[in-house]
Amino acid sequence: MNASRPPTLEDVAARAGVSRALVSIVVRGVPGASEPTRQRVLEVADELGYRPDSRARLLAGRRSRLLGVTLALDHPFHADLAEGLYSAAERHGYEVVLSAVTRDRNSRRAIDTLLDYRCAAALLIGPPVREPWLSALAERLPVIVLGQRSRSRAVDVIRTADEAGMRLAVDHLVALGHGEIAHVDGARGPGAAARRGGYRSAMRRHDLTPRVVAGGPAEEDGAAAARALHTAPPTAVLTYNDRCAVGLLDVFVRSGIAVPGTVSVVGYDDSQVARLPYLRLTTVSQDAAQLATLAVRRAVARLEHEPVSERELVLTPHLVVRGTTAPPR
Amino acid sequence: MNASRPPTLEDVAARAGVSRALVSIVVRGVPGASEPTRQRVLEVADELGYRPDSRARLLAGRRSRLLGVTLALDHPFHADLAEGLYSAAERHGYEVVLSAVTRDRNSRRAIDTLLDYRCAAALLIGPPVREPWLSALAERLPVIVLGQRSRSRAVDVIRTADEAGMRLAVDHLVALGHGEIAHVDGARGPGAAARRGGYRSAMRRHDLTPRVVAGGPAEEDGAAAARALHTAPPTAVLTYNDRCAVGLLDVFVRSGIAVPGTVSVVGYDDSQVARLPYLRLTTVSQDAAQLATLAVRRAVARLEHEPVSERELVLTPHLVVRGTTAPPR
DNA sequence: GGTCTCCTCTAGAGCGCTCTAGTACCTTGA
DNA sequence: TCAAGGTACTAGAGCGCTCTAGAGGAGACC
Repeated sequence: MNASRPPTLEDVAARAGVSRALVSIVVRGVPGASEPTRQRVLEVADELGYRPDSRARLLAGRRSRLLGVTLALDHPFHADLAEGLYSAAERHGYEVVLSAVTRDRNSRRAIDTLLDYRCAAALLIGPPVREPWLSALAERLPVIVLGQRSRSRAVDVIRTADEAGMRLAVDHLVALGHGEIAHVDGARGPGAAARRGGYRSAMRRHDLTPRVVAGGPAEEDGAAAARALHTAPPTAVLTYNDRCAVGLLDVFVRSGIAVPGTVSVVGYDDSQVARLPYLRLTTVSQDAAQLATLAVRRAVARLEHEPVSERELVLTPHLVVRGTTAPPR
Repeated sequence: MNASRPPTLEDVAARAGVSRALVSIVVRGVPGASEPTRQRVLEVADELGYRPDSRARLLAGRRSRLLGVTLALDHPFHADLAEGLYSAAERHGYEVVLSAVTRDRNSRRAIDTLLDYRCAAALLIGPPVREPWLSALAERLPVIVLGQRSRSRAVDVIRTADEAGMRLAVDHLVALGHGEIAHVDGARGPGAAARRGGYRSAMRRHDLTPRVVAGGPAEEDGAAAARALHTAPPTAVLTYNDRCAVGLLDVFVRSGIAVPGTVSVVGYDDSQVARLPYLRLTTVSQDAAQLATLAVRRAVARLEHEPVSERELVLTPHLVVRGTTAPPR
């Protein structure tokens, strides 16, 4: 603990016998230095173990090169998105700072922290914030909402088409021969209404009767729905998301309802749990990496005042068929 | 997007008719301003919507008041710890910055980012780093390792007694009447060796024969272990952690092995999954909030050069009995 | 009246960087 | 010979804070 203070630009400059400005030019990798000098400065920097001070860099720069991200720590799909954001940001030469939304730290708190860092843009994965506040936020910096709709016309939205996703799932089940397909919905969760709607219209297109069961975003919601379905189970269930499917699956299996033997189950998100070898959940994939890439690209476009065609970018999801769906008995 | 630039100390000072320094004193809440002035400055600050610039604050301050935290995004127990760290840090007047460890962003990368922010201290929840590097790190700033042992004598460690935890679990099962108790271990995972050792010695103390099955930190490791145990299942299984237990449980239930009817299962961590109503996993609780509080307190103690008695703080875990354990048939 | 102390407030020097404006030097070409 | 146009580099002014040193008054005490 505490050696002498870390080396600064000044130290490198002194040792290399050049000006501070030149070192700055070299370490940023911008043109303006001759090759031999560049080499020498880099060598000295390395020798001293120089690392630029982010605080100073952020403070001095005109543009901040910092992307602020809010996320819920306990949601696997958020983790996937965040992971994608890190790599995408790096490719564009931006940094990422995370701000977690927890039980006693709401979205506004999380966003305020990001503002205090004077982030260049805010990417919101975390729970949605109220409308008037969101639009006010968008007046201060570019805001990108990820993976969910937003009422605000002032923010960019990168998401997948929930309706299309549900249609894919219904079509798949119908193709397998299912007729009684229930949907465990996401209550007021992000995207829940759209998925419910997508499910209903897909069912109608096949002349089937929709059956919506109250659910939610977590495992226990799926479990509760499974218990509700127990007396008269359909032949297939579509859940709001993977976590919900996991809870449902567990209760089904425990109560002797075989999956996919008796009931087929389809999740949503293709989060890491869905891929687990013992679960092998058929699910609708949102392609987190792609969403993340587009979100960063959009943020950068806004920051660099490039023209942007559509405020909302809607990706087409695709179905990943694994082991929880089969023809009905 | 982009209104005029956010108000600064200068703006508040000008409007309130005082010096920049005084405003700084007021917004930091340190003594040195009269009550009437304090009120007025606060009013003006509020009116202008002033929020201190973290970058500048961090740069200018002698002490950095920033705690850097590394964590793996996909581990529920890490999320619990991080949540606790946020609140504990706030209570001590410190800020927290998260740096995620992902597949293509290893611990060193994550820590480097923290260093670039000139964090005052580093709290490591994320995967462990190699020894020589860790000790080198500890020469630069206080390092606190959370929830796992460390070979380095230069860092502080806040963790729970893994041996004691395993003993609690074994004692509980023995008290219920179990004799054949297997352990699905954590391979090379953090704390795995200690838990294995604790399990072995607890078994010996009861004159029982240990049976260790190869496992790991994730659900699929538990699932694999369950398949390995299938031919000759014991009456009870202790897993390395909750995620591992979840995988094991799932495979057991699917293959008709009733839990806790035929086999009792005990997890480790008491992470949020263990508490899910449909799982109700009996588990060894590590009390994330308490670990987090102690970690922050320790970091603060190091930063303020308070005397510290023990380099390593080992909490006693306790058993949370839920629904996955019962007397053997 | 003088001086000591306490309280409130201010001036101004950094913190480590980025970036604009400009200097010095080297080629070219008329 | 000198202007024009590069390229390589430097000086120095910020960015928005914190913090030290010290100024200016009011009161207390002798």
